[in-house]
Amino acid sequence: MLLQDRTSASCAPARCLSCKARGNSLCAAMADGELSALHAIGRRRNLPAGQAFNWAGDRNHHCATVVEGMLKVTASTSDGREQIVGLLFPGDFVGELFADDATLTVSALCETDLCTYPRAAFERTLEDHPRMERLLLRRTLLALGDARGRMLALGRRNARERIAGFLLDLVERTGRPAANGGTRIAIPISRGEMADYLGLTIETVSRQLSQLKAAGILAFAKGDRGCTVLREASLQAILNPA
Amino acid sequence: MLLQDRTSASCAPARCLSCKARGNSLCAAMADGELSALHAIGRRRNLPAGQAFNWAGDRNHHCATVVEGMLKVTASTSDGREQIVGLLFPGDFVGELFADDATLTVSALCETDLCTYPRAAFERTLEDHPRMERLLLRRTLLALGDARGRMLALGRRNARERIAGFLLDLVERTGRPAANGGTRIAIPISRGEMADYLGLTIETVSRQLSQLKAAGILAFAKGDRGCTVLREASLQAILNPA
DNA sequence: GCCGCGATTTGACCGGCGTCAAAGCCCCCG
DNA sequence: CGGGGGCTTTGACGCCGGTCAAATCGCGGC
Repeated sequence: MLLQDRTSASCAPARCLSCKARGNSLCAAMADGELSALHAIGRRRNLPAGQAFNWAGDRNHHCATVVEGMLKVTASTSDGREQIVGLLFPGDFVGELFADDATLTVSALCETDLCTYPRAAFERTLEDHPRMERLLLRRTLLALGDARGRMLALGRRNARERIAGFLLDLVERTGRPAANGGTRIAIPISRGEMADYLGLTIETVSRQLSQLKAAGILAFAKGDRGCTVLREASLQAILNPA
Repeated sequence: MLLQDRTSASCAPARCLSCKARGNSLCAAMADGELSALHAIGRRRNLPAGQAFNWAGDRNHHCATVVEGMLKVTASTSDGREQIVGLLFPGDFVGELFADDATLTVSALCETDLCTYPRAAFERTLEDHPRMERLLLRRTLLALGDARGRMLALGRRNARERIAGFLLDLVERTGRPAANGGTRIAIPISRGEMADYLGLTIETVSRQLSQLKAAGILAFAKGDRGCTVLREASLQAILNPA
C-alpha cells in the first residue's frame, strides 16, 4: 500500500490515466504526480440503471465523480412529490460537501460508473490542492447559475415554454445535424423523469410534445428515445415570447 | 497610494476594522494584515432602496459584499415576468464571478451599503488567498443547496405550502418571542416581492395570508410589515403534509 | 406469433391559481 | 383635514395544467 503510493507519486496511476472523465473532472486540476492522492482514497463503483448512490436523510459519507453515465439529483416533499434539481454527466462532481447529512437523493438514470471517495478524505485532499478547490468553485458557480435559470423556469414559465427550453438545452448538449436539415437530439430520460425535471406531470409533458409534433416542429422516429427538431427557431420563439 | 498600502499592510484599514459585515463576510478569511489587499481595490457604495446594483445583460464589471441592508437577485423572461432567485443579506457576496456578462439583475430592497470591487481585481485577490476562496466555495455550496430547496418549492409545492415555508424561514431568520406566546417576525419585503420570490402573484399571496389569518395561525398588527405567528406547528403541518 | 407488462398517449373533467377589476387602506403632502 | 397615489385586499371569472381513466404502443418472454 505504502509502496504503491510512493511509486505512483512519480507517475499517474493507470486507472486514472485511462479514465474517460479525466480532463473534464476535478482530477484535471491534478498533475500526473498528484493523482495518487486521489487514487489512494478513490474506489471505482458501478451503479446499475435506477439504483441510488445515496438517499436524502442518510449520513453523508461519500462523494464521487461521474466517470460514465448519467445521474439525477432529486429533492422531494414529505408526501412524495419529487423534483429533479440537477442532472450529472461524466466529469461532474457528486455529493454535498461539508454537510453531515444528505438532503438530496442521487440515483442513476442509466448504468453509471463512478469514482467514489470518502467525503472526509476528499475534503482533506481539497484543502491540500487549491487548484482542485478552485476548479470545484467554478463548477459550483456554474451549477448555481444553472439552478437559478431553472428557478425562473419553474416559477414563471408555462408548460410549453419549459418543454421548449428543455429541448433547446438538448439541442445544445446532444444535437447533431439530421438528414432533412433538422437537428437530431437524444432524449436520454423517460417522460416521467422529464416531468420531474420540469415540474410538470407525465401527461402534460406528453401532450405538449404531441402538440409540437402536430405543429411540425418536432418529428419522432418510431420506437426510440430521441427526436429531430425540425424548426429550432420556433422553439426559440416559444421560449422567448415577444 | 502606494504608501497607504504599505502602512495598512501591518494593521487593518480603519474602514475594515469598523465594518459591520466583517466576521461573516469573505473578509473574515483575511488576517488583519491581509485586508489591505481588499481595501486597496474596494470602494464603499450606498444604494438607495429600489435602485439596481447591476442589470442582466450588462458587462459584468463589479462584484461586492453586502455591508448593511438587503438585495434581491432576479432573473426574468424576455416578456418581463420576474423571479427572485436569491436574497442577499449583510456579509453575503454579490456578483457572478468568471462571467463576462451579467445574466441576473441585482437591486436593493431597502437602503443598502456595499463594499464593491472590480471583478477582475477581486478574482486575482481570490487566487492569492486560498482561505478566502475556500470560504467562497462554502458559501456557494450553501447558496446552491438553498437554490435546490427553492426548485422543489417552485416545481412541486402549491401556494399554501410555499407561503408556509416562506414564513417558517422568516421565523428562523428573524423570529423573536412575542408577548402572547407567538413568534413575531418581520416581513421585510412587499407583497409583490414575496410573489416574485415564491413564483406566485400578488393576489394569491394576499389571499393565502388572509386565509392563514382567518385560521388563527397568523395575526397582523395594523399598519406594519411583519406579523406574529400564533401556531407555528400549523405552518409546519401545511409545509409537510402527511 | 401471442401474451403481458410497463411506458406513453389521449380523453374527460375539475380545481387552483392567474387575470381583470374594484374597493379599501395607509401614508404623505398640501 | 382633505385629496391623491401606491400598496393591499377582496371578488368574479376563466384557463392551464393536474387528476383519473382508458386506449395504444413497444418490447421481451414463451
